[in-house]
Amino acid sequence: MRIATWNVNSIRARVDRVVDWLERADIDVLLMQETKCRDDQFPDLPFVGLGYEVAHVGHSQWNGVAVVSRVGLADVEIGFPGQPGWGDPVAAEARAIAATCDGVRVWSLYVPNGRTLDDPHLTYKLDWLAKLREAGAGWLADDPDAQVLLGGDWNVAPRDEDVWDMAVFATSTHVSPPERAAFQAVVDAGYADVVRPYTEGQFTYWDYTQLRFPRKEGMRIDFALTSPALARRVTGAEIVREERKGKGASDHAPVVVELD
DNA sequence: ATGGTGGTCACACCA
Repeated sequence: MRIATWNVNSIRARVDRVVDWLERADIDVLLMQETKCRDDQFPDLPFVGLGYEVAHVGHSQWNGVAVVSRVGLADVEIGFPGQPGWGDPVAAEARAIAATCDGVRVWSLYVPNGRTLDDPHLTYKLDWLAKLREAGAGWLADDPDAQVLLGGDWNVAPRDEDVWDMAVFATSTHVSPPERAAFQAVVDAGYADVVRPYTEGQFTYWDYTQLRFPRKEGMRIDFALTSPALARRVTGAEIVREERKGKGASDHAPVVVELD
């Protein structure tokens, strides 16, 4: 089974590219982030036409996450238990959706960006990750053999080598100690980054500005973390840099996990 | 040397 996660940065602007890649790359389950549309605007038909079932949550032009699967899609869950909200009035944003696909509990996650180090949005981000860790620890406490995949755009670069130049990020989000600690806490709860061992030195995201992609100035911020039982099934992984190329590309590349 | 969205046709917001 092949599971992928991809921040598509608007599914309506990108649907042709996404379904074309799904078919070429032989993907069974795709987790998408930043669909940037409401549920009634999501383009189901191209996916259904290829034999995929679709689960999506989107409340506005912001955020939006989806799971599409051709190996079953059951027990869809919008948001994780304890997921913090944002806004006035405070409400859960469309940043987490889960489904069970061929026995694997997959979560498509879009972690808040944080914006700047002194912004309330950073506090929201840290709280969001802390609550995700708490929920994730709970799933493993309930069932140590659970097959869980936490995939998505984490908006954290856990290591210095996950950005092209640490000096540029001296006062930025994504690399700060609290953000890295919040990410590591999820790992310590039992969720391993199964992609990094197969993709050393690679990035998953390149800003549209400043010719970042041709200059190879990217970041590794998209991750698939798996529970211990699922980690034992992983036979490979890749970051598909090709999909960042050309006109009409998302600023993120897809990340693929291969399971036996 | 950015791109997507919405509301309006010039800009604000988010990334």
